Amino acid sequence: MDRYNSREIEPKWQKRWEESEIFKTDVDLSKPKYYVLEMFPYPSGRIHMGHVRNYTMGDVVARYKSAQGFNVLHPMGWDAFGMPAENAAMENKVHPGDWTYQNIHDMREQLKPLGLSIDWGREFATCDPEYYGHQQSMFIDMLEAGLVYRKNATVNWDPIDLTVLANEQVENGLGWRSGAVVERKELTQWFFKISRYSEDLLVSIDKLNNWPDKVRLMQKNWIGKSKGLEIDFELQNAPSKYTKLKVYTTRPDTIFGMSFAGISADHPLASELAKEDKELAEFINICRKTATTEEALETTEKIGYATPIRVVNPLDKTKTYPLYVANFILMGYGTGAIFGCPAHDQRDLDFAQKYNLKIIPVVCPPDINENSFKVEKDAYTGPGHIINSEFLNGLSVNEAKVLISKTLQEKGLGLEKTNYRLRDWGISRQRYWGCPIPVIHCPKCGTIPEKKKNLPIVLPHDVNFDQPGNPLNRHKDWLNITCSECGGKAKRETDTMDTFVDSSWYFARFTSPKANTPTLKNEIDYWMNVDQYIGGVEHAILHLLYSRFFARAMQETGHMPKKAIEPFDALFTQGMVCHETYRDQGGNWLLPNEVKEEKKSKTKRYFVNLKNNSPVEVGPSIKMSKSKKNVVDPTDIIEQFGADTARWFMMSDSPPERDVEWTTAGVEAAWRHLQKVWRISFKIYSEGLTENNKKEEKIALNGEINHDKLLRDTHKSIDNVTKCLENFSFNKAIAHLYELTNAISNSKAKILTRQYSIKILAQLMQPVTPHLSQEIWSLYGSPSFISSEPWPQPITNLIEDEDLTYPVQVNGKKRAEIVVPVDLDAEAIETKVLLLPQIKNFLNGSKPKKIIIVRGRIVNVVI
RNA sequence: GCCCGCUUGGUGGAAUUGGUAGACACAAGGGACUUAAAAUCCCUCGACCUAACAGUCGUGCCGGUUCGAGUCCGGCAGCGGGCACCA
Repeated sequence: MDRYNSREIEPKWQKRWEESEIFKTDVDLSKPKYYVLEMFPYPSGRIHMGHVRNYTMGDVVARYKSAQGFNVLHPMGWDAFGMPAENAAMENKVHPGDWTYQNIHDMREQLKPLGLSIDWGREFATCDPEYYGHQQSMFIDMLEAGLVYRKNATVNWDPIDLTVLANEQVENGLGWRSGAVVERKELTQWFFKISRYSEDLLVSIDKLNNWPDKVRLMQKNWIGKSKGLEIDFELQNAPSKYTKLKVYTTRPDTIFGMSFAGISADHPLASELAKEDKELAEFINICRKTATTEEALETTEKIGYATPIRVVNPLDKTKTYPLYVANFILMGYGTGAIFGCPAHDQRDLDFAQKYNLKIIPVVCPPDINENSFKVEKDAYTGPGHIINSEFLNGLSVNEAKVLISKTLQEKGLGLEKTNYRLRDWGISRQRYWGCPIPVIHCPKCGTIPEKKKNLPIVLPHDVNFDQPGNPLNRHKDWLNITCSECGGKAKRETDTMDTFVDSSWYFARFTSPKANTPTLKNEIDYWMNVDQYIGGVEHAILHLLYSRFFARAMQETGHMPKKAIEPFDALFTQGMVCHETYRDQGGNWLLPNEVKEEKKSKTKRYFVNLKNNSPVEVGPSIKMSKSKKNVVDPTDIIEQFGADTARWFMMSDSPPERDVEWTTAGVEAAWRHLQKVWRISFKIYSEGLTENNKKEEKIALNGEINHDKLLRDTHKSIDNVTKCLENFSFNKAIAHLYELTNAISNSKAKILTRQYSIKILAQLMQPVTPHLSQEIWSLYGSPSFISSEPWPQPITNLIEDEDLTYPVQVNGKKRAEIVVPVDLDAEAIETKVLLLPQIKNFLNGSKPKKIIIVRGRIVNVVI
């Protein structure tokens, strides 16, 4: 019984927890609630160490908060739609649904041995018709609220696979699967009107105080607000419809430095001109092609096509400028047209130099003579005073902005305008394995939403993937329907939704996963918001921004309480799990369990291939990935060491927001430590049983000091560990748990004190090592579940010491230490310090210039 | 290119936010126990100098503020992350 066998003990307790339903949660108004959520996984089929880290963190929080007396909601589900299922269908002839549900089953089986305190009763997958049916119903509500619309948009189109590709599926301009040259194609697509909330999404970021600054900044940049002016320019020599050109600028103060104007290749005026101008049409084509290829993006030269049109300066009609169609102007931003001021914009400068356009500096940097100021290679974008600009001369940049803006607006030539980089969210995917968009195309009634009573629109199961394209387009029975409005012949929409839609509201559905409506008022009112959300930083922008949008849209359509408009109160982004890499002499990657460490010196380590003893090159530790083979399977680790060891190791050493390096030595150390905790627990337990007077007497002779010290150490540990868990400093919490273990192990305190300390240790470890803690708890005769026990409270006067040790510095360097009673006043400390022999030595009889005493911290003698 | 972050022993990291740099752990070395191995326990462990006590240097580099700087300020370098021509 002196060895802890995780293989027996962990499943034993997991079974009891499940039978007792201790992790089942319901609304309980008598208790404060706490909703902890980890980003739900994609069911790839295997869990990986990243999952272990993510879900362990969440579980530590859940178990800790639960012990603190909160009613904790800690659910789990599956982000189950998406392309890998379709790829598997094409490769292995399995149905995407069968493949997905099999994977969910497999992953659940791998996840359960981790001993997570999850309410599995709330589990769902986003590909369950019950789930996506409600999503369809909300889509209809949002359509009616004007939050959904259709428009033409360009997509990456793979002409071989007949499918739309996401940007990341385009590699060097080629489709990642087919290798075909990707085309840009205009399709009518569905959009969510996220831009309705641009301003609110931006300003509300400031309220997200418990989000990482990094994520908040990324979201701000993504939304990309800019204030500027729309200016109307008169055109000369333009087609009759186009007498004016609307241009957007954030630098109206530089208008007198203008030397050309430019429009996007997608600008209507460009298309109009191209009708009569073959060369221009060709140029526009080139612009469209180069825009998608990656190498082009990196090296793209700014190119333009000079039109015969002249643009007139609105403030000085004698000045006119050439109008170019240029590849660096985006139709999707501002008005798709700019005026070019080469001296103060790098892009414009590059362009001007290529086409020999004038470079007129109009902002002179401070402390530089305006007559000698020239712009050559670098555009000047800093502050300064205005020059060469008629009535603006002498003003600062900001003053000039205000004046020019006022002047142009008074003349009716300008309009102040705020623009956002954030564009509406295109959700159409021409794919099978996603949530069908619940819309009907009827020749008579037009494009109309499906009736809610007909929901869910379920994906047909009898599809095959042996032809390219979306199988929904070929599924006649599913496609051809009668219009639910007029009863005539109609067709279903075959686009499905972006899978980011599925993950934009799952956190809300967890509050009432079985409800007949997307959410239930009582439940969602009680459980929202998510108090702690935990996941990877790779979702910093899209997923989190879309979820924030959805919370607003759901609130507007009555599915979300107003208080949950920002659904995630606190966000934590955890680092990745890394492992060093191994390659044989042929350069092939090797798995960690295909190599062995041969010898070790202080600085260098040597590995060989297990198969043939040939030397192996050790590479840097990078994120675990199958392609580099630097992966360790959690299931193997649990089998070998147990879940508690994996959990303990994951939480120790590295701060949770940083990457952690998985090492065999580290896991083994964790395992040894847990064995030690068990061994000490068992020893102290047995000692208690065999306790006899003699022994007790002998221990007592060692003095009350030890006894007191362990009690103090124990309560200091309670205090420290609690603070660390509150701050997400799991690695530091574990350091304190090591300290407490060592203190107990070395202590000669009375048996009752040590037993008391062991039980506290088990409780403090419980969030991380629930099985071991539970086993100790039960060994010590407690019939309860340790996870249901209240969190230990530190006794204040036990964590405060009676004496304080002050380091004593001379001129800022530590030279001595002095132990004094806590409440000793400064004067007395000073007297004592000056009597210290080390200090006397330094003073050499003279008087110190100054003595600085910082209460509870330090003494510094200045000589 | 622009924006953001990081840089502490052989290694992961700690340092109460301006107050003893290196907690806790890993690795390494030495010892005890053992016929032996495993397991366990004990000791050493930033560099230099020293028999030892002591001392000197030390938080990427250079400079500054301060009684006192890993922490604040200015400059530089290296590494990592985000964005993609957003006018």
